[in-house]
Amino acid sequence: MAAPYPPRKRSPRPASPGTPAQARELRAQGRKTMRKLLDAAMRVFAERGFHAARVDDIVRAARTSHGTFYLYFANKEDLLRALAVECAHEMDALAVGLGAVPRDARGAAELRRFFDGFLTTYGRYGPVIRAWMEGHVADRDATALGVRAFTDIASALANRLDEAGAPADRATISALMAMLERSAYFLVSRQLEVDADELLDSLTTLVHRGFFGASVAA
Amino acid sequence: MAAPYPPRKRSPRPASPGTPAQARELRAQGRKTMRKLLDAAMRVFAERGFHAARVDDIVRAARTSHGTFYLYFANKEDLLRALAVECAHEMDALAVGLGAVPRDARGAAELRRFFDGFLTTYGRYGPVIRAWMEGHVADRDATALGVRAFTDIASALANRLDEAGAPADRATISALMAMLERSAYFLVSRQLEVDADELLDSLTTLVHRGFFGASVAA
Amino acid sequence: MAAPYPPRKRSPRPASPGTPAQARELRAQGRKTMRKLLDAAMRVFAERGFHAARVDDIVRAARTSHGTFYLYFANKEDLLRALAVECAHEMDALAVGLGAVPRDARGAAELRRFFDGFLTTYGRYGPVIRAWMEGHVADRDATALGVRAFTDIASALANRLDEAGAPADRATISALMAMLERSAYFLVSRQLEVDADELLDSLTTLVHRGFFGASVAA
Amino acid sequence: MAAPYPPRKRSPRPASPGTPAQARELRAQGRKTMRKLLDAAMRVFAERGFHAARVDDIVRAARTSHGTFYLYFANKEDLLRALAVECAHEMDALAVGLGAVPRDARGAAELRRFFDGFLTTYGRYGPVIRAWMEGHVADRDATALGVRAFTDIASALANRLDEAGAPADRATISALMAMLERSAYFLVSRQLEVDADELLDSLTTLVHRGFFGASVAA
DNA sequence: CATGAATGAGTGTTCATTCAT
DNA sequence: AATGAATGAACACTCATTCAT
Repeated sequence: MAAPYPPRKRSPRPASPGTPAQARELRAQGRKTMRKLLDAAMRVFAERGFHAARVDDIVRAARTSHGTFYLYFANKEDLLRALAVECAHEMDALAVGLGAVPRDARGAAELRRFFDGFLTTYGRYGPVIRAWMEGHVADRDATALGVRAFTDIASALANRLDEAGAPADRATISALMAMLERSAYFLVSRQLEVDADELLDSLTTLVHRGFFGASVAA
Repeated sequence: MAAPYPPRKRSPRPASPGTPAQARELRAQGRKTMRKLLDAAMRVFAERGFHAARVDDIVRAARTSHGTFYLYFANKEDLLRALAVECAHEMDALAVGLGAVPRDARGAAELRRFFDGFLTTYGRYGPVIRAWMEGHVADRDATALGVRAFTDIASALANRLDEAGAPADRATISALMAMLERSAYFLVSRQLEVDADELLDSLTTLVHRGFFGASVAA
Repeated sequence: MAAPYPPRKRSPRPASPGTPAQARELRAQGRKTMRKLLDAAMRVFAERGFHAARVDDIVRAARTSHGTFYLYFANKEDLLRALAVECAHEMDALAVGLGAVPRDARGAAELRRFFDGFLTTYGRYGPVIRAWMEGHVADRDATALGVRAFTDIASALANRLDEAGAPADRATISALMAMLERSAYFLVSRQLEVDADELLDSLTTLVHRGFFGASVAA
Repeated sequence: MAAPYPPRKRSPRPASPGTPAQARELRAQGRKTMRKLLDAAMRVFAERGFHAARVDDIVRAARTSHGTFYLYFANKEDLLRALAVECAHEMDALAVGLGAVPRDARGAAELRRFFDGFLTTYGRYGPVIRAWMEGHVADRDATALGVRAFTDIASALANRLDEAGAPADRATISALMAMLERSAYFLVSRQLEVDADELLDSLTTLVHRGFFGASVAA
């Protein structure tokens, strides 16, 4: 089969004829349709990934039409951006909710709770997160949003590390986020056959001990 | 696809031009051209990622023609498989080269050396590794190869952990590999602006302490 | 295909645009476009033959776009199948309409009428008939349809032969069909510069006498 | 797939740089190689048909190389022409060998012998005959050769018909040739599962009686 | 608001033909 | 004479996006 790929860059159409996106005020039905599309998109992205997902897949999953899609989103990236916003909100909430992480059992519990939340959110928004992390998304704004979502979490962790007297330099935080994100991915992608609870336990222990410096006893 | 000429549907072609790459015996010139294509592909994949990379990009980077590409590879995925084989070899070598990791400074040194090697290899083959890790590669063989490459490293680390009396359960190894892979990615993607040396130091310390249980003093 | 976009390899698409033609419910406009394509295809096939015909030729003849073609047909062969179905229907009708062929003048008249119908239908669907007869069509279904269309005619003739007490063995029927089909082809291809009426007369006489055993006087 | 088809017409290359064809004087080895190619081509044409046959198939079947092919033939059509010449010779011989066809048993025997020869030759050169009969061969010369081969046979039959006092008008001859050619095709293509001997018998009887006017008793 | 149909640029792939060795 | 390698024009096919109803 030869078929064209996600084109490098479509010939730039006049832009904005419909100016569909989120700007417009939406009534009840409109909101509902938009929601349907967003949810469908998440499901499709989860299954095929952002790049491989076709507008047609999303539209079909949402049981609506192509025309309707472009009534709500300027294009596929616009939809990604919308999802990125939602994701950033959830990450924010997560970041805000991270309490102090003392070196004792309560610290471990707090970490575990936090990681649990992260894994859950990742389960929903993973494809979105990965889409911008791959850096091949053209839209600057979407990328920025993604980075901020990530950064929020990182900052929160950095603060708690700092507070606990543990090193919180850029490289350390980076390694921590790396472990977190990719572990979550391994989990949802089922590639390495890890159990969620075991992973949660391991992450908690490893981070508590390795990053926050909790003693082995804890 | 879609491919132009009427696909041969009846009798399956015996093989030869068309049944491209690795099977055929290649002479000096052929080997050279194939190498040119593989190298060009790595550069292009690094820049655009596997999915976004067009055969045309590769061909242009290799300063050769479209037709020549298909003289050596059945398609883009076939080329990916070839690169995956190379990558698996390097990973193997890396895995084999990992010595004991005692809890003292020599252990840290060994880890650092190993991570350094990993980062270097990742710098070359990262796009290949990510391609199969995204799981959107159709070819079972290519995926299997990728997984094996990864597993080799993981096993080597697991053995050393076990040997050092540290926990080496599936979840732990998974988390370690997660940190390793994604840190390497952050580094090469330059998204988080981390310095290679700092990252290397952090990884070494974190793993030595957090996974191998080295005391803070070490 | 060669088809541009990365072929969907994983989950088989549910169907809809992409799973084109006949399945989907079509509205008035859709039916019209499909008809336009079918008609255009017949013209193009007639001019260049099935193999040499390019989708582009068909699309241009139908004054529509490449994309539209694939909205209605999976590929060129799928379109051929659609035409084969139509052709089979006409052949069926023809076969059903063949009355008794007595050895007198009325028998000759009936044969002539029948051959006239066959030549007309062949004029329309000849390229389709030849496409499957050449046996180089991959699609089993299309071939089957073609064979059935042919067989229908052959059976009808066999029945009338039998009824008239003339031999109706496989080889005889085969020779009769051979003469019929190829004569029709010679006529439409204008290669041998035969006149339609003369041919019709000759066929009638030859078959009536040679196959049905009518005496020379008749 | 998408792959290009037998291109409508390649960009006309300067023409004749090699002037490969038959003109050149060939030594023993040269003749042998050329023969190998011609034979291989016939096999490949028989299997895939002329259009679908690729130069690569022929070259592989002949156990030689692309370069060699173009040392002996200007292109694929040039080779077809060479085969057409051979075919025309055989047809000529056949035509010349057709003796009188009286209305008695000796006439039937002569016809049978002749048809047998035709079927044999058709078995060898059928693909060539069909290639030019389809009329989609660009080369005028090749087509002319084919037509002549056919015409030779037709004339011989016409003469014998005339001699026997049977009608030998253009349309009748056309119908006769139609039956002959297509019956031969049905036989070699194995599409209608006819037995060679039965077919030969039927053809003989039908032609003797239907065209030459032999009485049923004969 | 919603929809089905139309569009065409963009891409993978094939294969006839040429060329350097 | 022979060969393996290279080339690139030609074509099938996909899918993001627009539009008429």
